[in-house]
Order: sequence, then C-alpha cells, then structure tokens
Amino acid sequence: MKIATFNINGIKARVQALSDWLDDAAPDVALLQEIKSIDENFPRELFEEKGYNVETHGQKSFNGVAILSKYPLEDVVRGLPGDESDEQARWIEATVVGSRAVRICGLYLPNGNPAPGPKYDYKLAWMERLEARARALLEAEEPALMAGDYNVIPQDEDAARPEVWHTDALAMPQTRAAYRRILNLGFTEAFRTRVPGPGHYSFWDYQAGAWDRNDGIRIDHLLLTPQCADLLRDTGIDAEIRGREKPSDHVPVWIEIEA
DNA sequence: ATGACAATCAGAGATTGA
Repeated sequence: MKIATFNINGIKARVQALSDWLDDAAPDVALLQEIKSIDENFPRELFEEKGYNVETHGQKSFNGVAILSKYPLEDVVRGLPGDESDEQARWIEATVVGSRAVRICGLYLPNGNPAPGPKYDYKLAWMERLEARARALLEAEEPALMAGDYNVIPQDEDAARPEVWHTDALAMPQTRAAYRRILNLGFTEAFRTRVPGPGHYSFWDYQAGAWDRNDGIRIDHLLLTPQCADLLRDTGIDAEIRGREKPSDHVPVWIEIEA
C-alpha cells in the first residue's frame, strides 16, 4: 500500500497538478492538506472517476484536509479531539482496509507565526492535543500513522539555511521540543529513518526563486506506530513536481508499506 | 527592515501562509 501526504495549497487551483501527479505516482491513499474549500465545492467526482473514495473535512477559504483512497475508508473522524471550540479544519482520520487494516490520520498543523503571540499559542496547544491522540494510537498497538504538513523543521539538516529559521515558529526550540515529545512516545518518522543527511526538502517558497536555488525546508512528515513501522518497505519525496506548471509550494512525501 | 509570490474572497485589497 502506497500512502502519500501532499499539501496542495488550494484544490481549485491545483486540480490539474494533482490529477497529473495521481496518474504518475498512483498512490493508494493520498492525504491532502490546505484544500481551502468547503466540502460541497470539493471536486470529488474527478477523483472518484480515478477509482478513489473521497472523504473531506473542509472550511471556507483556509485550511481543510481530505483523504483519497482506492481502498474502502471506514470509521471516518473529522477534527482533532480535545477542544470543541476549535473550528479550524486540520484533522481527518479513517481506517483504510487493504490486505490489513491501517488507521490513517491526516493533519495540517498550525503554522504559528508570528511567534510569540496568539497564533503560536494555538500551535503549541494543538500539538498538545496531537500528543494525546498519538498516545491513544500507540495504546491500540495496531498499524497506524499520522501524516501531513506538520509545519515543523525537526532539525537544522532539514533546512537549506537553518539559521534563518531559528526564530521562526517552524523551528523554534519549543516547537522542536513539542514535536520530539510526540516522536519519542515511540513513533518512527518514515523518511528520516531511511534517508540520512541534508538536502531533502518538501517545501520551497514561491518567492525569491527558492526552488531554483534549492532553498527548501522539510516539514511534511509521516509518523508510524511500531506496528506500522514494521511494515515499512520504502519512502521518498516527489520533489521534481515542484518544477512543473502551477505547482503547490509543497511536494508529496510517500511511503510504501506491506498492507 | 521590507518585499519578493500565491491563493482566497470578492470584485480592491486585506488576509493568510512558511
């Protein structure tokens, strides 16, 4: 089973780029972030025609997450537990039933800038709720993963110019500590466990020719429970699509698991 | 220190993003 995460930066603007990538990469499951669309306006038929089941958790203008899956999706849950007043659409999870069942969570973690400030407080509070959900997933002792745009640069090697990020919400010590607390519960971050060293990114800003200069950061991650990590076969980043027509500023990150 | 770029909603320019 091939599972990818992809922040598409707007479904309306990305219909062609997303369709082309799906045809090329043929993931069984695609976790999408920043659909920037209400559920009613998501062009689900387009993906159903390609053989995907579609579940969305959208909102007007901003945020919004979705799951495309060639396998049936069961027990869909929308919204990260822990704060009933949170109206931002940043979390969706479902059980994907392939040769075995895998619990799959798609997330769009808050950016948090400017930091410090209320937006950063929201980011840290959201990460605390994520940690609670992460603990529950581990306690189930089943194959499960949490994947998406974490808006976290885990280490300096995950940025082309690490020094410029040290005061940014994506890489501040508190951010990295909160991310590590979750990892250290027992998750395996798929890409980094297989590919060491600098130079591997999942986001390049639209500005200042960041892609041409390979001035990127790695902020899209797949975190696997031990039972899921045991199934890991391969992982990669589809960086080349950043150079195509009308690209998202993120690119897909994927894993292949035995499931 | 600022803006550079893109998307959204709206129907200009503010807001958001990373």
